[in-house]
Amino acid sequence: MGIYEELVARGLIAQVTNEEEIREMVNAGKATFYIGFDCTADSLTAGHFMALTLMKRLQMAGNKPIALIGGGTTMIGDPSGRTDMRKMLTREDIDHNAECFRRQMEKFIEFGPGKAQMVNNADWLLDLNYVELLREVGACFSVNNMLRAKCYEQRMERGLSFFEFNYMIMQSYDFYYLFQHYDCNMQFGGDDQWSNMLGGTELIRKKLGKDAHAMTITLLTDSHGMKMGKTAGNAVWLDPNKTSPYDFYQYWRNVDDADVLKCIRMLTFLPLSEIDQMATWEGSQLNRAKEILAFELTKMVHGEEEAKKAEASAKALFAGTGSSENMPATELGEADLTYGAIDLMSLLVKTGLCTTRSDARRNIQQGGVTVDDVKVTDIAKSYTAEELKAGIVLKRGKKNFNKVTLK
RNA sequence: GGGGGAAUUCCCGAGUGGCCAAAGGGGACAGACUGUAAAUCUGCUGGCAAUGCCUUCGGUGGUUCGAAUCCACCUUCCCCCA
Repeated sequence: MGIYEELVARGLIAQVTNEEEIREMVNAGKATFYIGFDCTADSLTAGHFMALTLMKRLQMAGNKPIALIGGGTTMIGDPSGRTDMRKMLTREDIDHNAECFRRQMEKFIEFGPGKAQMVNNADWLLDLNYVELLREVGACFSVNNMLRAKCYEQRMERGLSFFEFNYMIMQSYDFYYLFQHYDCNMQFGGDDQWSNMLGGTELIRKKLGKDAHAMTITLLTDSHGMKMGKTAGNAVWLDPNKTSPYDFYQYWRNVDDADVLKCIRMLTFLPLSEIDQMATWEGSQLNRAKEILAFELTKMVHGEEEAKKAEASAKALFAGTGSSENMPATELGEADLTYGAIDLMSLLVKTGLCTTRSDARRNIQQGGVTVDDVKVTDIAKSYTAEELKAGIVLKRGKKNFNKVTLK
């Protein structure tokens, strides 16, 4: 089985420009491909993670990846699939984010001579001359066609500024540029990027009379059709300071039954034969599959040690086996106490288990708070220094824990 | 350039002088049921030193005993005409 067949079997491929040619090229390790990452935040997300694994898979098959950091395109912002305009970022923010991206990617993909390359489109996009650009590539774009592009569909109703409309041209120009200067013959991207990517292959054909390829990755959606990698509208970050390894682990541990196998197939590097075996599991057996998924992904992103810790904490908390030493903890000082004690609501807020005292009150009143495995419904309950010295385990709801100790 | 409309809490969206911390829905959170799942049902959803007080209906001023609601100006967005 070639790498292409494997990608198909894993359900990773959504659309391709020319299946025959791409299969041959990729299987032979002859592709030099790029994936663009716009640096709109200071950390990569679980969504980017899939693109990174894809890069790695193709790299392992002998193909050459180029990670394109969108220092230039981020100045504009991709309107694809969005209902409103992105916030405009400053040059400084973008540079900072690009640097964060670079560091995270390096942990994951091997860069260096003969290996993967990293480029930043700020290097060529920011110095473009408007009139020259219009003459050079603007003439190759049909506004009629662009308006028909799927990626602008949602914006045709709400309004699309000319500024954002140009994003497609910038992305196309990237491909055109990389094709010429880096021998890049293929572009990868999320399926929502398809029209932008075709813009690139079209441009290359028109300007250079050559064929370039494009291939999109299936968007990872859950069984309700929602994009995965988000909790309550917040991204699941790869930066451990923004999403702790434990939370990262929990995110995958808690996916829907219906989504586990899909996630394992698409995101992990486990052999397909092993995955097919898991596909026969049913009901509560799937919990095992979820553990595997969570462990594998945490291992890839945060390392084996962190993954083991996250797994051990989860087991300690949910199955009652193992120790509690790796659970999220908070250490209080004397200054946190008043008259040698602290009330439960304050503890919940200080540990971050609740956002405000009102929130803490609601949780206590609704029976969602447990201290050392005993449900507490008295909102006035407080704890003395003596009790805290030994350490107490706070729990909000079923899945949120924190161990409190006093220094 | 001319004319018309809109901005409400996490999101959608009602509210057009006091009964408004603001209907309804979604989402989130908690409880029951479970398998750390889904579905379902229940509760809950601005904050606080809490039968009260404070902040919030795009922004700034104003009218009024009292403003999300009325007036003026500003900002942003949408629609129609050019």
